[in-house]
Amino acid sequence: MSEAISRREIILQEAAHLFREKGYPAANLRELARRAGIQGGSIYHHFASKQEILFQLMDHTMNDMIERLTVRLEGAATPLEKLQRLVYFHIEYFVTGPDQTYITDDELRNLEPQNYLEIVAKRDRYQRIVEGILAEGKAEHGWLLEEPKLYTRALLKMCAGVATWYKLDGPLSIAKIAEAYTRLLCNGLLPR
Amino acid sequence: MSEAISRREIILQEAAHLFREKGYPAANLRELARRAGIQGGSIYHHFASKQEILFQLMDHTMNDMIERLTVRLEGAATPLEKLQRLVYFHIEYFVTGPDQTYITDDELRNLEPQNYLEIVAKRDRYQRIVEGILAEGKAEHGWLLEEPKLYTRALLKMCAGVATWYKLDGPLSIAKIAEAYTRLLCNGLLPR
DNA sequence: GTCTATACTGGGATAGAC
DNA sequence: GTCTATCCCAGTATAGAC
Repeated sequence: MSEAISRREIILQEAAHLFREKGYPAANLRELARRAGIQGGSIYHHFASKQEILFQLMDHTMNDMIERLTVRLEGAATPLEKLQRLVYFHIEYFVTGPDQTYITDDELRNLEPQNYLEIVAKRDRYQRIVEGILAEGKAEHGWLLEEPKLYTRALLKMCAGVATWYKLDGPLSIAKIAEAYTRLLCNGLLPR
Repeated sequence: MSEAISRREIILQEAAHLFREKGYPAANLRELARRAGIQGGSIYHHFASKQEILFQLMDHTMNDMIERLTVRLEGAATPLEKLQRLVYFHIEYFVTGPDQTYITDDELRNLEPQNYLEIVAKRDRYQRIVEGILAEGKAEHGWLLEEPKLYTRALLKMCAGVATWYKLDGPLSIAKIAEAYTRLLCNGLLPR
């Protein structure tokens, strides 16, 4: 009963896939309609414009990311444990994001001014959660960092970047990658 | 005398800037022509297509990157010194690439199949230089990594990512960022 | 809520004069 | 080597029937 998926959701789902494949500007609505099983014009019954689809997708995704990360971090006792969970979550989310989610830093420029501001505000909220973890590690356990912001960006970029090269049929599981990346972030390359 | 810049080079320069601003699919040739100081049709005297401009730009950039990195690494005595120079170079190149250079991983998908193969081959050559440094560090000084490839990607993503948020009028110099990132890569977050 | 048909525009590319 | 004029298609969006 609760499994009913509205056409609107189908469109969003397919849009997420299509935009990921081609990028927003290169994706076209006729193709999207085809994948959603309707005709081109019908899309406009559900959305006012292509831009609105992009915005809805990104907005949904940012809300989803913030919520899921928050849940994931619950019950983590130490900053280290939070860091481990964060790295795993962020890689996983970008590699195998749930349907109907879509976000790439690169598409931010394709948002119209008003939409841009909204999405960036939410992205900043997400980043502040990460900064908080690093700041906590510094305060409580003397983690080696001057500016949480700087390492936050490094961390998120390297994790999100996995999505650009990860192959689902490759030899590496997401867990393995997350483990290796966490080790790098914690201990660095040089032996102690 | 040797300072004569051909129209062709002007177009490439402006294309590099324009593509960086808008992305390849969203950039249009009339705007490019305007910036280069000519009319739309005139571009086709110098290039066969928009695609050729993208390819020339990326090809030039990959050659340039490989050459410059190689020069930069010359005379570095240890893997650690090479790593330091690499991190600095890679950040610097992506933030303030010389005119007439342009590369983003994200635009690779906009290359036609034949062009794609050529550029990816050169990108792989670049990556193999980096892998070599990490492998050397492991062999000679016991650096902590299983797969050089995995950390190579992490390293390059986090360095290239700086370009997406760096502000030229901000408080951080590229040197400062490179230093901080190198520290993170070498020692990690946890105190010894 | 979906269809078909079509209006409208932007933009890559070409032709031919100068 | 650059200009002007134009072709042509792709793609967003709209109108109106069912």
